[in-house]
Amino acid sequence: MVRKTKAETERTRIGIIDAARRAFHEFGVSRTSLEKIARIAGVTRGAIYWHFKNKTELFHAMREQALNHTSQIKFDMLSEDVQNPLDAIERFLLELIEILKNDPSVRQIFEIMLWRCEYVGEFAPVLYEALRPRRDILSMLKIVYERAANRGFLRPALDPEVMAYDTMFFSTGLLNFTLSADRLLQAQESIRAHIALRRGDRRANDPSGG
Amino acid sequence: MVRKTKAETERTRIGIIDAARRAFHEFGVSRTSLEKIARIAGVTRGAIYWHFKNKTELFHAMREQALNHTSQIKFDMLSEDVQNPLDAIERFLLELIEILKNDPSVRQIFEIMLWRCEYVGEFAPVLYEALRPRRDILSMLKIVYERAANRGFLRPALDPEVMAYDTMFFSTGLLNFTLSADRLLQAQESIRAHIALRRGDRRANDPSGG
DNA sequence: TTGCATACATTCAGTTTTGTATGTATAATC
DNA sequence: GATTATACATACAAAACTGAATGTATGCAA
Repeated sequence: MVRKTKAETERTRIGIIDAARRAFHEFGVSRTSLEKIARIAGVTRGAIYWHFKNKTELFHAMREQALNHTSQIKFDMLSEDVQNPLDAIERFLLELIEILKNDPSVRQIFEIMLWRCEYVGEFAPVLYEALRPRRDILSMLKIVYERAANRGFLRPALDPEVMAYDTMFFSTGLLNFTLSADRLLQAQESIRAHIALRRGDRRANDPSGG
Repeated sequence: MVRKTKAETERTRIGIIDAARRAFHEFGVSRTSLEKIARIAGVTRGAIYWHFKNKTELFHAMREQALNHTSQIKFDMLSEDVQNPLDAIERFLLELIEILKNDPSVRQIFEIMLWRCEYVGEFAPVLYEALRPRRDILSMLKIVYERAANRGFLRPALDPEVMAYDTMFFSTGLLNFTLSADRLLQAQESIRAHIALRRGDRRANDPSGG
């Protein structure tokens, strides 16, 4: 049974990526042999080497899945469909947590990237890539906080850039905590409080902007 | 040249731990063979197996070094030698950054724990241990913020427990950022702004409490 | 100063993993 | 309907790593 149709071939590829994710999550990236991934996927190493050059490329293919899922909500932060830019930030953070809650595979990939991968050797460049979302979020936060300040939604005497850093640190820590402790309610309460801390007088007690 | 004096033996042990730290940092924990550590330390694997049962125990020995350095400043946060508890929190965070700046070996160990170790198999319990400082910091922050609220240093309408979580998330993200981007000045400015955000009227513009 | 435990070095056997090379049935192409 | 490229499975060789077993010179205690 070889030489599948294109649809079957694609299913094999997806199956390998899926098996890799589960294996990486259970055994860690470096301790996961291609043989183990193959067994989980129900194929042999030959199939893996056909679809991917080596374990590193397979890892990258797996990572792209999570990126596709999360890149969209980042850019939603810049949209103008809420009056108060602070609400956009709040919504972004809440959606991030929501994704972790609803999509176990994305969550697994996040956990692999955080605690089951060693960023050395050929994986060293991956760390820079893994930190890219953080850089993106920071620059977007700067824009949105600036906008909030200009419109009087940000509490006076607060510097937009400094607030951007503070919220970026907050989101990193929140992500870590949520993944390790699985306290979704705590996360949501923390997000609302974090944003409320910097709301200006203009509509400090009127969160009906969303 | 075998059967050293006790002093020489101890130096050998320290040398092995030192070599392990450098090797773990450069090659990652799982890719570092005991043979490689031995070569860096200028001994053979025999010496390592004499002092440590296996790589895992050697890893734990290395980790204890960093713990000894950082555990003290945590408890300083509870001391009463500053009037304003918020200043104690600020000082704690600043000291944490200071340690990273001044002690390269501690910094290396932090980087190993964050990005060069896979917490699976016999290393899975290490993750729980690695998260212990975070739990400790959270419970201390709760106490100190509560104290600040009682004494009127915390901005009214801010819940001490929620603030504890916010600052814990902040410190996690700050640590990540400082280790990856090496922006010490940015870190210090962020810390001061983070604390200033929650100072009450009582001495909002009087940071001379330290 | 004899004897023993120490602090390693050296050697060995066994397993695991990787990349590649080769075999092969079949879908696609003409 | 013959040919060809595809999509794997199978087999092989080489390297790396580990744990344990053994060898050994010497500091130290009696």
